[in-house]
Amino acid sequence: MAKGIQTIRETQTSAGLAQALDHFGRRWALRVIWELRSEALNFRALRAACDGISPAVMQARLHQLRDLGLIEQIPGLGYRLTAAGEQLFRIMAPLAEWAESHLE
Amino acid sequence: MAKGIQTIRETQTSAGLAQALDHFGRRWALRVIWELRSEALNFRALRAACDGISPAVMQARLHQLRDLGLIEQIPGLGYRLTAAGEQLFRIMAPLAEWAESHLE
DNA sequence: GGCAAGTGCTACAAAATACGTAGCAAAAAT
DNA sequence: ATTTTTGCTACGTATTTTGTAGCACTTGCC
Repeated sequence: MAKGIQTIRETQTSAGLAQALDHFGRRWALRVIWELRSEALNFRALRAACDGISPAVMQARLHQLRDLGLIEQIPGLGYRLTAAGEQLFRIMAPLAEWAESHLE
Repeated sequence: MAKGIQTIRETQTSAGLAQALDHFGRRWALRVIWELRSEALNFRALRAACDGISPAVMQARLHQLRDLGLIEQIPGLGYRLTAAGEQLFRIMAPLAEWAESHLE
């Protein structure tokens, strides 16, 4: 049997990370976090910021992100990042810079 | 009209970032990058690493990531990260740490 | 009060995407 | 030469996303 590539991974990806990457690997998930970066937005404003994403999908993403504890809904205000959400944003900020320089 | 929330965003998300977030917001895209973090993997090994993702989807992701210049295919070796891909990985590594600590 | 506008959110059919399995042609290993 | 392994395609099914319409509720205003 060939060596090197085909051998079983010693360090396999943890379930937690796989789960996280699965959540973030859904459409608009990262974008929603990004759009809430500087200010709270209500449902319709958030939808507009995300290129008019379907309200059903927005609703689904908001639920998931809320379950993850990344965003919270403030009755008179709209949606905004929690402390954990802001921390995540700070982490993905360099990713934005990367995108700016590597994609036209 | 209410003020603050509903006003039009001063700084709107750039097209490049929107594009990048759209690419990464596809299933398995980030995961594939992650699995190639330390070593090259061939098609089948990469598929196995990604929980047995469908070959059609894997093929699609590989094409897209190759078009983005993040991975490259080496004939006898398999797929591996390009310099840009490794740079992206270095950026998303903290995100992995974050996921480990914030999700069970 | 009453009316208009804005709100979060749901419904639903159509399109796109992902899944799961089977299998093929070419290369590699034996 | 035969077996194994490889990258990859095909295809029917399930899931997700899209796009549009609209409902029930609150908010601002006269």
